[in-house]
Amino acid sequence: MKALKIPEATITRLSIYSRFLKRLDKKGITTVSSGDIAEGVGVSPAQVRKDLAYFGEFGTRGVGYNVKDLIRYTVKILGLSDPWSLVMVGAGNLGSALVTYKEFKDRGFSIVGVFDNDLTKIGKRIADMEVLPLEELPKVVKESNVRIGIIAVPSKAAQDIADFMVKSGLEALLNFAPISLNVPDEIEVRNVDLSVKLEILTFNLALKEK
Amino acid sequence: MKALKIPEATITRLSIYSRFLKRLDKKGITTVSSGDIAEGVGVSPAQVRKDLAYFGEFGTRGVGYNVKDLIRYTVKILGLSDPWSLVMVGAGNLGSALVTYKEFKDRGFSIVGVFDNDLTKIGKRIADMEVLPLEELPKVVKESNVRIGIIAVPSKAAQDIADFMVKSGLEALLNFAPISLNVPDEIEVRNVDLSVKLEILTFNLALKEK
DNA sequence: GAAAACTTGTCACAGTATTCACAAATACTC
DNA sequence: GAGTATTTGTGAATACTGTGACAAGTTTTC
Repeated sequence: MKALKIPEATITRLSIYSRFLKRLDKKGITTVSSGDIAEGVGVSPAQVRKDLAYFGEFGTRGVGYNVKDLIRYTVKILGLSDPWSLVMVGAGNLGSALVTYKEFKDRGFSIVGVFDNDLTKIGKRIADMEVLPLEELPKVVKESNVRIGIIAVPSKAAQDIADFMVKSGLEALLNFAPISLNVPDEIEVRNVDLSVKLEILTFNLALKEK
Repeated sequence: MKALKIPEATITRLSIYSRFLKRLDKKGITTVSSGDIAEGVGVSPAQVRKDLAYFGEFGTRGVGYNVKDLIRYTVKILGLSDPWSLVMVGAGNLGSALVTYKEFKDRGFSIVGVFDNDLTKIGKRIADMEVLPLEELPKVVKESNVRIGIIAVPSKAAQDIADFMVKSGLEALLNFAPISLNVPDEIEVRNVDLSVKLEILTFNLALKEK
């Protein structure tokens, strides 16, 4: 793996390629070209090749890529060769839905604890797990070697929760609250903003009116 | 509004600025500088000014921006001055969570129908609404003048559902299924991929190991 | 009311990301 | 086995995005 700085857009696409390839594999397809991938995920063939080229030469000229091999490579690159344990903070509708979200499981993510500080939610059962009080978080993080936490709490609580999660030993946060979190530099944070894409649609529809 | 091509990243940030400003307004703050916004959402001040500059001159030199005015402008730009009616297809965990997602409501989105073709889900109640069979979709789209639909069904079903939604008269789709949809050019589609950001985190954590 | 302190809007520049185009390698055809 | 058709990997060209720097305008200070 080269020391080059990899564009985040490349990682994003790699994740998408990887899952597309798994679907091809499930269909029994063994070989694929950059053009096939490109068409399947909606980018250009050159883009696919360039993205892969950051990490090595995985194809054969005149032939294409071996699907199973390329899955292995993309999974390895994305750090998904071994399964990850996650914790979920927030046992509301969104948190609950994410805990049972099958795609996470398919990609090797396993949620090992659900936490909330709302007394009405603590003790509730979600997918075979009991919702625990937030105070239990540090213990679970330590015991299960959890490095990544998901935040699915209301915006107002998100910053405090994030602070506590960092203090609990988590190294990376996936934040579903629509606010920008303040965390130490060494903590990785990515936001999933459920409204943004919707507002891109309304922007475009409004533009069409003209 | 100029005829210039606006980067989608600008629209994305505009949506984020707009919601950040609403929080400032709620706190009673009346004036804000590009630097304040920048700090609040995690971008550079020049970026904020440039993004706004695509659409006009909203600030006062030496002073900054009036919060209420800027909210109005951003909301207008994003096409959110009037409320939007949406339909949700997919009444599983994710679909149900999104139907009750408060942030959508806050931004003027109102879900007027939830549909599914799974008999075990039809008839179920979600947020005061009865889950309807998919066949009812065209009627609701027409009667409520719905232009945007949300897809929260399993990947396997997503393409067929999307086809049906287009045929039902919808003009824009927000797709939560992790696959790339094939739709006519005139239909706007945006994907919300819940796994991608998680895999960016694992990529970065895996990189740190080195 | 002149000077100092801010802050926007914008143009030029720097930096990134994407596309193009083609040599290199492989497979298929007859 | 020579010729044709594929398809990758990649350097160069292009397009796009973000940053820096500063003039222009506003407010505050003394």
